[in-house]
Amino acid sequence: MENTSAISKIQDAITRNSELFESLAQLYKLFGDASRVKILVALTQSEMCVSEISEFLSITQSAVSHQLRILKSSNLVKTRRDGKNIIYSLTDNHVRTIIDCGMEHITE
Amino acid sequence: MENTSAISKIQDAITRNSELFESLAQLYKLFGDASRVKILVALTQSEMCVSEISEFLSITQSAVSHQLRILKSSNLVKTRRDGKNIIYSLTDNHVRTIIDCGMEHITE
DNA sequence: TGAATATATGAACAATTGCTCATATAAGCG
DNA sequence: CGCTTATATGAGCAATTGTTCATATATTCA
Repeated sequence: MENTSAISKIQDAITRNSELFESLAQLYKLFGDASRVKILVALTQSEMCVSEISEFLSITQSAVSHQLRILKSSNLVKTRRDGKNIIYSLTDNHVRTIIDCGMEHITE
Repeated sequence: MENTSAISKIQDAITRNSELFESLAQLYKLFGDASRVKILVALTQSEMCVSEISEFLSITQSAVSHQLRILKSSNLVKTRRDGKNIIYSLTDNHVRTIIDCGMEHITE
């Protein structure tokens, strides 16, 4: 029986290339900051514009913008414009899944 | 119907406390470094002593030890002694799950 | 068009991080 | 017991990071 789980893909790759781990680490690094994780969690509830996120989480608008830029350039969030506002939302459901995974560990 | 998923727990908590997000970020931070992620992935294959990890991943013994200390104090890995060797292994299956989650995202 | 609002961005700075190098601790073995 | 092997750890350092403050850009609306 062939094993095609993601974990076995890693195990194959472990001896071959190191780039994969860089990417993996890079991904987790995005969740490894309280501000960013809060933003991501907020966006699991609903799309939000920058000022909403900023108020909701009590983080400076500037700090939020800086973090959103990182999240966007990493393709974790996407944007659309609505008048004066830029509405941010999660790019896909992976973010939810990953946060869920982490929460399972924390709230064990 | 009551929603008891981990994600909804977060959504409840989001307005209440901030500590949860610190813990969550702290957890992800552990996976957010290539050396540590490599070590963790290696340990999903089998338990290993320090020098094995060091050779296998081509990371200095000292660097490995430093990282293992972090992983151990965060309860992601545990140890037992076997003669001169200290054998490291994953504390539980959460690590596998979390890595798997991340890999799903990377290898989409 | 000009004022107001929303967002982005650059520079600067403090804090954190992960490594290396040197050395300490600890177990096995002759 | 001394020597060797395995692991841990502290100091120091360079690199990265996240914030703040000031300011730039962009859109709406009177």
